Amino acid sequence: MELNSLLILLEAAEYLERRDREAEHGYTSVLPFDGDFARKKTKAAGLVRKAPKNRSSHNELEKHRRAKLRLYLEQLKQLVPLGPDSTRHTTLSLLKRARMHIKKLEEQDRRALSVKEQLQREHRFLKRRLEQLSLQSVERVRTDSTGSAVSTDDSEQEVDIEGMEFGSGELDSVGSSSDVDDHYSLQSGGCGAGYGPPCRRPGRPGLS
DNA sequence: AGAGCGTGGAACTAAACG
DNA sequence: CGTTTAGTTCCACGCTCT
Repeated sequence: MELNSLLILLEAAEYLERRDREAEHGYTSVLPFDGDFARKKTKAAGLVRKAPKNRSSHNELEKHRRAKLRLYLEQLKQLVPLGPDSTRHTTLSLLKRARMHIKKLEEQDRRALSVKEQLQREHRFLKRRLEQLSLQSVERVRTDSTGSAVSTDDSEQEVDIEGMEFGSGELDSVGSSSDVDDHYSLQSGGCGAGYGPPCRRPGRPGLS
């Protein structure tokens, strides 16, 4: 419900701003909300509606309506983070803050989504890499057990997962197009991002 | 200056009616 | 089923209060 309320109030804020602008230019606002067309149609048809029977009931209804508006504004105030100057805020300033807050939340949402996709690509790539290394390891054990001499060269057996220095040939052997995408994302997105591989170009000794 | 209130009038809605 | 009617909602304006 919260986002919907904010959106409705955002509309209200835009309306108030528009009305202020128009007032500066010396003309009043058009009807802001739904039913414009129906109202014009009814008016064109010459239909005249009667006012409420008595004034007091109309006043009561209007009071109730304003009380509801105040309540919604109070609820909005709880939702929108107010700055240190929150001791004095007008309705208009509150609505403006709400609009800024909504835009900020939308931006945060976009960024979080982007990070999520990046992490998913990274996860897929690392998973495939792990499977690949496991297969290589099994293969090596098999050849070692059939052969007479067992290699004790630690540097060959060591798996540099931490460094993630993969040659381009290794990635090509993995296959699918999404693998390539994952690899690119790791190279571009991972650099300086606090995770992923270091920013070194694998398999290109000529470049420093 | 901004909020709140009373008020009039337009527009909307749903029920009653012919 | 189209029209009428009563009640409700929305908006603008002027006024008072803080």
